[in-house]
Amino acid sequence: MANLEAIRHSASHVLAQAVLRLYPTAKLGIGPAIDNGFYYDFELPTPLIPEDLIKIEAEMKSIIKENLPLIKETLSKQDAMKRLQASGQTFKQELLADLPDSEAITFYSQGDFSDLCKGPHAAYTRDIKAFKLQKISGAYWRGKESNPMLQRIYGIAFETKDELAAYLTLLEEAEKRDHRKIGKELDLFSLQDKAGAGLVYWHPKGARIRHIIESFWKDEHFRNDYELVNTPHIGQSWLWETSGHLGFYNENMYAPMKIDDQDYYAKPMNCPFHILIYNSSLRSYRDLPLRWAELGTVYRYERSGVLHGLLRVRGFTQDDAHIFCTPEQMENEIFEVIRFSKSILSTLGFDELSFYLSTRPEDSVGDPARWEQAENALRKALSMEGITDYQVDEGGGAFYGPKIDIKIKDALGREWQLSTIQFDFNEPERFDMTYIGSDGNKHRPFMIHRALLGSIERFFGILVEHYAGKFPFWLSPEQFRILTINDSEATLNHAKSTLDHLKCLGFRGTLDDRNEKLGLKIREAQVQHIPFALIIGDKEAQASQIALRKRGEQSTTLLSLDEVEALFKGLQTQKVN
RNA sequence: GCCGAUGUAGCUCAGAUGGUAGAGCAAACGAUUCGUAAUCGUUAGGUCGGCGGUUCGAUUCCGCCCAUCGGCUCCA
Repeated sequence: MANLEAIRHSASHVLAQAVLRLYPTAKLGIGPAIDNGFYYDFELPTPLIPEDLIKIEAEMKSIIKENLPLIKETLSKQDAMKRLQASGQTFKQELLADLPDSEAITFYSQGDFSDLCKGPHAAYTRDIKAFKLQKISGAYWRGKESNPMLQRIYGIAFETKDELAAYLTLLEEAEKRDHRKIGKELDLFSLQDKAGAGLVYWHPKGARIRHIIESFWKDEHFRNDYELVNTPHIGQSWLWETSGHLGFYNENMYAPMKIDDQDYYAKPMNCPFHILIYNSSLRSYRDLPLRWAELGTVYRYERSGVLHGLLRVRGFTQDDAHIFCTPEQMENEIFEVIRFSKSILSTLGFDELSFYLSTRPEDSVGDPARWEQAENALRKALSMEGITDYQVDEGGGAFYGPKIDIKIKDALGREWQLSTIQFDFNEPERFDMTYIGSDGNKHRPFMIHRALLGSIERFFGILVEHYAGKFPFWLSPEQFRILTINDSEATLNHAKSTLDHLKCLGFRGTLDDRNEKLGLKIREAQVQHIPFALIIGDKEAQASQIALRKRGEQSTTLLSLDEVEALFKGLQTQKVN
């Protein structure tokens, strides 16, 4: 694999060489290997257009054909600087200036191209056997908005042509599953461009799925000893001053609205409201832990350029909960959240999870001893759950507390972060939260924020892509559709009574008794990914049977209504496909 | 917000170097009664994203705005 990384890195050098050949005045930024490929940043006299990639790619191919050796040179910092000054590579000079004086500086060159780089690289350009330039984008020099924007060219590279082809197939598959596309095709949701960017409209079928997920979510919370709370969408400014959001989260909050001469803010988070409920009465250690969950809709300002379908929006519903507990309880609380999260995610179709622990950053608030206690609780809970292969991001926690994030892998092997379990040492202080301990004194409770799905909108987008719109039976907005073959009285009667029966049992379905050919009706049911087509004609009516055709299958099975009912009930309770 | 691209019928898309636009699917209506992924016909449907400018005339050229797409940055 290190080899592959070297190949990708070398591909980026070849890209830079090709660009310099075509645009001799180009200035080079950075050009690393990344997942699946590489990129290189350039400052160019003109903007690149997609057709330019074809030319650049052709130039790269000829460089590869020349089979130039990639040669490593070691220079002193002074000599390196001289070389970069000679070539006029100002960005590279900046990079070099930041390197320690004592360090030996390495350059890699192939042919007439030479680049400041720590390597390693492939031996010859011919080692780059399978690559493709993908796209052009803007990228700030060193990722800073105050810096000039460079033009970034992305490419993908693999060891073999087959692997490259497989990756391209994966990209195609991802495109087919794009939740924005499927959302339109299945009429699940929309974003109304004239009514505001990043605001989601759930259509009946999408809203139905959402309802199923939310009902399941609520039931499971009650079963797991949570209580539900509901809180307002707006709150007065003192709340956000007290919580600190107006200080550190201001950029993400919308301007206030005036009500009776008071400033009210749309909530970007639910926590201050839950804290108000906590503070509404005196709490004893006997009351703890308190676990309060809410599907709370929040509004956050996101810059226009980052909005993306359901995955990045401006108004969304968090499946939020806050746990208030004593120091003795927190370990078990964390453990329970992890267990609960695993169970919810698994039922919703995600079994491959990975765990990430983030610890105290340099700038943090709260008692260091509490941080340590909390971090230990997180580690212990993970090991109690038998999770040993989690990754640790030292210093990667929020300023107010350490956390565990859980990522899932979808059907295409892509990772998404869903659950997050986060300590908060900031807000309990700021709101002066207390409970009376067994010693009769006031103590500060531990506060844990947690979301299992993250946001309902984002989760739904991921779910659509995971299932490619073919939702399992229990989640399908339309679980079955009865298709009539003709409009004889016997057929229609049998179809209608079947529909009534199944609907009475709580199953979701419709009757397609249009005067259309069966082939068309089947096609439409398939295109809509309806789990079962129940086909009824005179033969079925006479025998009191139903020809059941499962989604994606060509064959049908003749069943009695009782048998269909049993099948459906089984799928519904087991929550499987 | 920034870089680049895009915005034509409900959907997917075509089109004119400035003279107000089409196709397929969907829709409505009619015919067809047809057993496992698309029956046929007719009709209707568009201030060509919005506003302003240039022009005799703008969907086409220019400017601004909005939205979308790919990234940067950021995050649920």
